[in-house]
Amino acid sequence: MIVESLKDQDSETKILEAAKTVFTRKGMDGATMQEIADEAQISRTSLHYYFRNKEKLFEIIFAESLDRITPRFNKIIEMPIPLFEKIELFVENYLNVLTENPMLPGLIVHEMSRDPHTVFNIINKKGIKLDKLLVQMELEKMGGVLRNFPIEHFVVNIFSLCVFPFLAKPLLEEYLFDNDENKFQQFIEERKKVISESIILFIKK
Amino acid sequence: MIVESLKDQDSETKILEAAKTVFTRKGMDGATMQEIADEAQISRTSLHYYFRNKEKLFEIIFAESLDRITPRFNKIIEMPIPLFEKIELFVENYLNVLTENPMLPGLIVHEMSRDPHTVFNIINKKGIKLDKLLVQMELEKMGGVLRNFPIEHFVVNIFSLCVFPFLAKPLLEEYLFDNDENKFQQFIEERKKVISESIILFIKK
DNA sequence: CTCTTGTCTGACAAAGGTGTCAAAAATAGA
DNA sequence: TCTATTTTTGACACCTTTGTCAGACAAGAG
Repeated sequence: MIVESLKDQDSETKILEAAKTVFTRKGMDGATMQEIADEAQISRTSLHYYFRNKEKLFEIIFAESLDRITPRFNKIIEMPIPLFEKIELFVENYLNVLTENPMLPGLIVHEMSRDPHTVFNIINKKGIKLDKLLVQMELEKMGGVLRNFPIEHFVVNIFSLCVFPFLAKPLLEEYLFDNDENKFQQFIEERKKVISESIILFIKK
Repeated sequence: MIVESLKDQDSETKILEAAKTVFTRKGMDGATMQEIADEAQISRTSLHYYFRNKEKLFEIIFAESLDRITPRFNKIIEMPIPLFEKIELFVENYLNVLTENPMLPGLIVHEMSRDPHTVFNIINKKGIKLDKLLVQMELEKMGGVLRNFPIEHFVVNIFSLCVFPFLAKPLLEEYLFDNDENKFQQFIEERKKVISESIILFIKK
């Protein structure tokens, strides 16, 4: 109790890592507590000792994953820099986060079709604040830097171009990159410029 | 036996429709045979009579869904028309297909993370033939109509922009469209122009 | 050493899902 | 009508998974 024993910490984080691995690999339905326990190298009963049941565990993993993404973006959005720079920064950061968590989009998409409400709840608490970005865009439209494009499409385009490759990753690796993980990574690296470029072309006058 | 009785047809197609509904709603893992049987308004045992087991049923649904998509595209790709027109036609058709099968992308993405091999097999049999499109693009690059852009990114961009909104549909409806299905549909309609425009901007000289 | 506290486990019961079978029900053909 | 075939079903056995519980085990405090 005094030491808040190391093994505690160890087991708990081991479990969280294992759970993240298994959930992203199999989804909430496909994953079993046994598999998570094996991955964490503890008994299934221990798993239940730390996390009462599968749903709770899943929610924790899911919320934690989102937490890792959004704060960075809100920072970028609030920076006092020109929109085009902001877009470049945003895209680069987003692709970096996704590279570190390549399975996350799939997890979100799947969970969203299984139970959208959970996802909304978490996003409401932790989501990206687009409002400020939109205000800036309206201003720059007035200022004559931007053409009068539809903002919803702008937002959807950015997310589409960034996220989709990770959702289709196995497909791309099979059909475009000879199953070479490095080529995929190279592709994402190139993409940082490609996306900014494409988006800026789309909105500038 | 002679008539290949109507009820046969009925039950079988009822099952296929029900299975498609349930699989797209719950994924292969989340779906149960009972749920499919209920949806088709027959007993679970009858379900097994028509389709030996869940895997078989799923594979059929999955292959059939892909079949509905790809032939159209191969036709468009082979049409003897300029690339820009081809892109517009492709995008419009793709968004139409997706509107008719809005859950399909989610199903494919999920199944791909569960078992990529199945997906590859089906795509190999029924997939889109991009080769001819790529040849045409090289030609038009030579011809000076197109700038020297990276073709992989072009392909990924088109698919990203078309498919992603359907993957994120619940999210978009919640946060952009006040949960109004019509607004989403309106958005997709606008998108036909937006995507072609954005893509053409990206590749033309 | 003994007690307490926190960690872990094996064994169990309960629930849910799958697939099979024999037999009932429906249908077509004679 | 009677028979043969197809379709449908209820009942069953089996397996997997979940979640609980009592008790074992380790470690620090007295």
